[in-house]
Amino acid sequence: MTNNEDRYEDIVSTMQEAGYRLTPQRLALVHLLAESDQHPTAAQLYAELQQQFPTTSLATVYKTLHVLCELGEVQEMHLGQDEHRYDGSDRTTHPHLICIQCHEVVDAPARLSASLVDEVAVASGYRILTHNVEFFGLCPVCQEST
Amino acid sequence: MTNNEDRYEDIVSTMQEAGYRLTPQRLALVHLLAESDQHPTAAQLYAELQQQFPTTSLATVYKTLHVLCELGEVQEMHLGQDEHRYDGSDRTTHPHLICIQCHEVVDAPARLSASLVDEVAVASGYRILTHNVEFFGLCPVCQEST
DNA sequence: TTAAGTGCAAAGGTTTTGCGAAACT
DNA sequence: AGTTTCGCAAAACCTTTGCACTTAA
Repeated sequence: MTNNEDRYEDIVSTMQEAGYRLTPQRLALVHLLAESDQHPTAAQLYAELQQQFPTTSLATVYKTLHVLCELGEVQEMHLGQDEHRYDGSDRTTHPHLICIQCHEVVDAPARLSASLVDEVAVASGYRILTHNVEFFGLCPVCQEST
Repeated sequence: MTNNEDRYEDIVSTMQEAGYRLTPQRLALVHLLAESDQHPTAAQLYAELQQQFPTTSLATVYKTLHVLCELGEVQEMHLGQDEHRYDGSDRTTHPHLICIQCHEVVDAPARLSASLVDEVAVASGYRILTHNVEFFGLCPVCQEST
């Protein structure tokens, strides 16, 4: 498991190699994504960025996020209408746990077995490139407060 | 596996028992959902409904879909920004296969093992209520045309 | 009869686009 | 120096809401 510093460097390298400019705004955004395991929304990232760059805009945040998604460095998660979150903590496909009460999102300690993916591919005729697993439930904190 | 006619009756019964009125618009929408395994969008459902009810509105479609989701008879899928689809073909949780080129969505011939779900629950402390599995790739048709 | 549902139109909220100004390489 | 990128504002888009009319039970 790579640490956050390495993750930051990885993403920056990828951007550079792909010919994208390393502007301060982008570097700050990448830092936020690599550092946090909070799976933030675009609005949350924007709010944090504003502390360093008071004049930055949501448009810039979205543009950079799209670049990172294209490069495969960030996953865009669609948890519902107006609940899009971005996961830059780990390049590899990994399941998420989502609390239906507080909307916390954390990485799940599991992987889908390769054999299951193969089975589905063979049975369906699809060429499977990636997958997405989400577990919905109550986080430990919200279970208490029920 | 229940057939489409049974599925239609099931959903209608659930609505009735829950005290919802069985209007012609609702029955027609339920019919579309039960009959098709196409995982349609709200707009697609609206377009089909208009053939029978030229004055119907998207608002009515959304309202009915929300009722059905609350009752657990329909699953709302969030595949991306402005790519929400509705699955009324099967009450039980089941994975989906999504073609990244033509955006076709079909049910995947597999289930997540209960033991995997249990493992995640124990390891995380979450009380898991449901889950969502999506495989992304190329459908047989789109593989040909590449 | 009457409370729930329909449908129109307008509002709401997130994401995208256009374009002149700024800045990275 | 030349493009990419920024950031503002406006547009676009889907979804939701308000409200008077209609209708299922």
